[in-house]
Amino acid sequence: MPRSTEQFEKIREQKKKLIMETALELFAKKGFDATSMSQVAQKAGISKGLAYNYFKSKQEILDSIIKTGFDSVYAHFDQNYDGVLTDSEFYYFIRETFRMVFENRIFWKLFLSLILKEGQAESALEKYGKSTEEIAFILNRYIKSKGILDTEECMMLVSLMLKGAFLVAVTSHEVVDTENFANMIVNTCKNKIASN
Amino acid sequence: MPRSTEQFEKIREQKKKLIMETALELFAKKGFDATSMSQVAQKAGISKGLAYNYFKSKQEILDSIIKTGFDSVYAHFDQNYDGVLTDSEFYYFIRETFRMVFENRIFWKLFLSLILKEGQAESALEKYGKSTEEIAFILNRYIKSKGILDTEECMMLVSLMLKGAFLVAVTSHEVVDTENFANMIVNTCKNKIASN
Amino acid sequence: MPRSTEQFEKIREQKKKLIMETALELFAKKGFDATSMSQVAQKAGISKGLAYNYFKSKQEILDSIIKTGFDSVYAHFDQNYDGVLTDSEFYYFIRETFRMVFENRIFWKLFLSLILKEGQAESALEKYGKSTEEIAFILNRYIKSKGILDTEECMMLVSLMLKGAFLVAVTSHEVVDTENFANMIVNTCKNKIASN
Amino acid sequence: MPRSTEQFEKIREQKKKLIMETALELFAKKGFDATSMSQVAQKAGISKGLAYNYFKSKQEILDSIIKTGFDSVYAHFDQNYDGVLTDSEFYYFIRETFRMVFENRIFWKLFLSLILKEGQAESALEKYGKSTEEIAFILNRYIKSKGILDTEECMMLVSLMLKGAFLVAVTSHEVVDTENFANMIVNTCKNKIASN
DNA sequence: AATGAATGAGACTTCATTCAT
DNA sequence: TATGAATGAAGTCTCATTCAT
Repeated sequence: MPRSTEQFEKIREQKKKLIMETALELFAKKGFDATSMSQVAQKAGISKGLAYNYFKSKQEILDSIIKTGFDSVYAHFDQNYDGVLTDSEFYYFIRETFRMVFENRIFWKLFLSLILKEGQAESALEKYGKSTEEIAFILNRYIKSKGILDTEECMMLVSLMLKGAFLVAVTSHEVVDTENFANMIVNTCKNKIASN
Repeated sequence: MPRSTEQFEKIREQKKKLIMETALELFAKKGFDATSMSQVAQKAGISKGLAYNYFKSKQEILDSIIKTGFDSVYAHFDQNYDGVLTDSEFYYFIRETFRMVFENRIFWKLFLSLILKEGQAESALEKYGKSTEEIAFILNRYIKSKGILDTEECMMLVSLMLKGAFLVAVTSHEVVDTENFANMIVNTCKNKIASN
Repeated sequence: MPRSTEQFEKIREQKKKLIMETALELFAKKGFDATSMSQVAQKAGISKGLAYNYFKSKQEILDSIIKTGFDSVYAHFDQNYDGVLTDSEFYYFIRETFRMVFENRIFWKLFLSLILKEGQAESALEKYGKSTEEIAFILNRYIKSKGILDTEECMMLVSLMLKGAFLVAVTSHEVVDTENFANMIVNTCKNKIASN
Repeated sequence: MPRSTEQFEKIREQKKKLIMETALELFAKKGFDATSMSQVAQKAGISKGLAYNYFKSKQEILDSIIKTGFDSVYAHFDQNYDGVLTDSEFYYFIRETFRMVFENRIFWKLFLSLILKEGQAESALEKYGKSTEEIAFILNRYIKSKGILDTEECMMLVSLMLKGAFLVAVTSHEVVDTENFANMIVNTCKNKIASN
């Protein structure tokens, strides 16, 4: 009696997940090129051959990791931010964005290393661009709704801080106080509004 | 007529420089692990053997690149900022720091990719820490001399912006307007001072 | 209601046949070594495991194909050609031989590829030799009964033509006019007889 | 003091030749797919790595073998057969063609095994077609010049015999009497002429 | 009878490094 | 100083075969 289709499906999903998570960890730690499939297989406790049963190539594992990672990012943005943002909504958005990045810092670390490599993450880069634009869009709307005069400068200022925080997140080996970062950004906006 | 010792020495220096510059370009573009010695040698127009005549290993080329890169950074900081900074000195310092980073963005790109790799750039990381501290120190002194109350926050704010600008520098494929970034940082400080 | 033993037996036979036919097609098209068990199983619409339920190994599938193929060839020769051949019997024999080869060209294609490989088809080769001898024997008897003087040469001539036709059969991608080939052989014999 | 360019060139040529000859032997004996690069390297007395210093891939070795093989075939046909062929010229041509095939029977064996594999020797097949046409052309001209009435049949007859001889050449493990084959072909033509 | 997950040996290939010249 | 032939370890990937279900 063979296993049922669902049973096989379940096994496949679990194994794929295991492989991807193991690979993500190693890719992020040692770099994609410096990580061998043997290492991935060994750490995952499976044979090399099995990994290739689930993924066509090492590159495909990477692609799957990136895709899955961004799908969860998109899920985060899918919440409705269409209308005018109240202050608390904006603060919430900033905080949540930070939380999301810091919680998945391993993923973002890998992602950054790919961006630095030419020709590796073109499609990923594109997706990254979209996320960035999304954030910028929300930021822009909030700033305008607050009647801040120097929109351009305020945008760039906040945007730089966000990027700086991102860099700290993926770079730092220590625990990072996200609340603190988020508060600072929010405060900066408040000050801008006040000094208007 | 045999060349003099100095001439030989000069040739050696030039060749080493050629190899390091070529390697830097490739390492930064494709990543250290994804770049082969053959590629470096070919792009430099020399034989693989010769490269090993000048450097013991691929890793040593990388180390030399990092060392040389940081030496020039230190040279930049060696100027005397010991006393109290005037406004214009501070602005000059910020601008120069930006300029230095943006002019050597290839180096910094490589450097960032190494930082992301565990066990690759421990010594480099240490040096990087020193630079960061140096900047932080100067910043700190300036802020205090200006009598800004919330030193901590102001420090972190500026520091995040600097890191954000750094990330943009090594990430962006386009030309970046350094003046703009520098002005923004400086303005932010001014505002802080004003709102005191 | 459980199936009867005969029904099971019938299913087994059908599955074995399916596997062998699928394998024959792939082995002939891509070569034995370049065909994987996965490909065979997939094309046959069964699982890899099932194929191993019916055959001990990939090699055994090949052996079975060859054996079955030759069994049908022998069946062809089993008709009684013991006595003196009349002209029409001889012509019929030649035509039937051609038909048999051309109808099973896929099998013969595979077979030829095995002959070219050392150590692969020793036993098969032996069988092949037997078939060849069988044909030669019949040919010989006919030629002698016709009183052709240069038996040797006539034998070789017809034999070469047969082989040439065989090569065309397994090599050509187009449909081949067997009648034409057969007629030519027969005519050549006639001419030989006439020119005697 | 490095070796001169010519010295390197010579080494390269010799090694390439060694690898190609070793590979030809093994490919022909065991089949391309059943021959591993390790086997080639071992038999050639070099390391696997070196083989890849000279050829980009296993396939490229095969391609080079085929190209080189056909170049020598073309050289053979390059002799001028443009005008009307005398009898002795025709006989010479047939004999030489046979000799060429039998002398390079290992090559032709490999070549035949490739033809049997789909998608392997498309370009080679094309070249093969050209050679065949060349022979057919010369044959045709000779037959016509002799005033043989049934050109078509005569062509096909001789052509089948040539193919049969080819098959014997690549298939047989024993020494083959080329003279004999050639004479038979020539005689067949003579008979045709006589019976006109 | 039937499935496909799982293995492990071995295939092709790359590359840092050494070495004779 | 300079070359590139040569090596061998290691990497990516494939596949015949086994096995739990």
